[in-house]
Parts: sequence; C-alpha cells; structure tokens
Amino acid sequence: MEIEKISASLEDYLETIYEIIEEKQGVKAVEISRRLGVGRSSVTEALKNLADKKLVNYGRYDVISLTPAGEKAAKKVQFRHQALYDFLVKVLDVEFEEAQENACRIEHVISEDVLKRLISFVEFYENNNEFIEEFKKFYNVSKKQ
Amino acid sequence: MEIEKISASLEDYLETIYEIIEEKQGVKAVEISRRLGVGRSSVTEALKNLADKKLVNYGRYDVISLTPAGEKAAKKVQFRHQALYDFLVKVLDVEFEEAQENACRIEHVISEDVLKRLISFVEFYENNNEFIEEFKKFYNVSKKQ
DNA sequence: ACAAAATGTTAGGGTTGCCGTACATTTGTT
DNA sequence: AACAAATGTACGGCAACCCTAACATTTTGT
Repeated sequence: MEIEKISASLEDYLETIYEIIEEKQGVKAVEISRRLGVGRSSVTEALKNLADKKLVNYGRYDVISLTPAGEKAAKKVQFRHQALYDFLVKVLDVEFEEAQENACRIEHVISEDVLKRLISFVEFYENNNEFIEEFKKFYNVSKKQ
Repeated sequence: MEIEKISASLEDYLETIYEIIEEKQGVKAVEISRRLGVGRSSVTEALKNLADKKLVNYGRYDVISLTPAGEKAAKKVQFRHQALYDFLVKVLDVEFEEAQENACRIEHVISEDVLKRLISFVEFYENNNEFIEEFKKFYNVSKKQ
C-alpha cells in the first residue's frame, strides 16, 4: 500500500496544478493562487507539503510539476469531479456554474462505491433518454406548485 | 438576515444533539463525544462555541438543550441528511451504512438547489418504480463485466 | 451517606490552513 | 545591462478542531 490520504485542500491544489498543466506550458504559483483564491504564501506552503508527500517536484523558485504519483492522484480527483459534474448536469439538469461548485466540494467526500454507482447511473440514463425528459418535465411542474 | 454560517463540524454537533433529543430524555456530553468519535473536552469546547452563537443553552455542568435557532439549524441539517440518504438508498441502491457515511459528509457541502433537485428526483423515481428496477438490473450487469 | 465511577471542565499542546508583510528572486522592458 | 514589475518565499500570527492529563463535579451502587 502506497496511497497516503490527502486533505481536501491539498486535493484542490493537485487538481488545479493538473488543470493548468493541461492548459498551459508552465505552472506559476500565482496562477494557482488566483484559481484557488488564496494568497501566494499559502501556495508556497502547500507546495512544500505536497513535495514532502512526493506528489509535486518542488524547489525554491523552480518549475512546478507533478510527480507520477501526484499526477495519478490529480487524475483521480479530476475524474471524480467530472463524474459528479456529469451527474448534476445530465441527470439533475443543474446549471453549469452551480454544478461545478457542487462537484468541487463533493469530490472530496464521496466514496468510491457511491461514485461508481453514480457513473453507472449516468450511463444508464444516457441510454434511456426518455427518463431524463420525463424527469425534467416532472421537476419543472413540481417547481411551479 | 439572522442566518450565520456554521462550520461542518458544528453542524455535526448540532445534528447529533438533535438526534439524541429525539431518542432520549437528556443529552449527555459524553454521548455526543461517543457518537462523533471525539474527546469529551472537544465537546465542551464545541458547546461553548455553539452557545456563543445562541444555538445551544449551555452552562457549566448544566443540562444541554437547543435554542429555537439551534433546533431550526439542526433540523435543516437533518433534513439534508435524510434527503441524501434517501437518494443513495432508494435510487442508487447503496448499502445502509455506506449511505449514512456519505450523507454525513455530503450534507455539509451540497447546495440548496442541488438538494431540491435530488429530492424531486427521488419523488419522481418513486412514482416510476420500473425505472429503479431497470437501473438495478443495469448496474448489476455492468458490475459483472 | 459516602466512596467509586462516570462525566464535565480546564489548561496546555499539536496540526492544518489561511493571512499580511517584508524580503528575495526572476522576468520583462527599455 | 539596469531598473521596474511580477512572482516566490520566510516569518509571525490567527482560527478551527482535535488531543491528553489533571482536576472538579455529578451520578451511582451499596
């Protein structure tokens, strides 16, 4: 066993680093700070913490990157996020932004088993489109009462 | 506006106190400590905190009870918990214990809007029982592959 | 009623995660 | 190259939660 549990906050840092890597060439601490809405010094602290856990490669003033373990962990978080987002949008018909925010919070606390079922449920639903439409109708009617 | 935001931890304390009140006559700090898996001193600290926020009536060595505002807040948390639990069990067919644990964590981070939709979805599903059965079948098949 | 057991409180400490400020280093401009 | 601006870091501090150990109070058993 090599999987060390990691806090919700650190998961957010990993996920954000991963997102930036996907979008841009280099990762700047100030970009992480902007996306997470925390100070630059908090980012430095978090990076040291993640480096201790061998999840990011970090040296003073040096380039920031993910270790293989860090990338694996980041992908896991992102996967959970995407699955939740899909459920919220595709099944519950939640608005884009609202879905993102909820996924961001729930991704840190949902269990593997529930996640698996949720994914399966979305898949099921996509293959049975009439149910979705039925629910949307149902929701919009009940909302008005 | 009188609604002060409260931490996940304090929500847990409120919820637990409310549950104990529903089950027993008096609330003992040691019972809260057992249910939440924290030390007795942590309970004292939390109770003082909640008393500052006018959510519990608290005095040294005195009976513990909820203020009207505290009861309202506790009910809100419990309601979210129950709604999540229902969704997990009735729709996703998650095991009892697993559902409780997930509900306990998600209840602190889910938005009002998503909750409303989830509740509506369960209601919809209960009125369309054949969907549930379809999904269970679907899940059990895909699990085996 | 009174000792023993259970419960509640206080004091002191630890961790995580955030902040602002001041300073160090790098980057960009000219 | 040289300066200004942007970025990164170190440091001290703070708040939320949790802990243990020692002590205070209440409850329980006989």
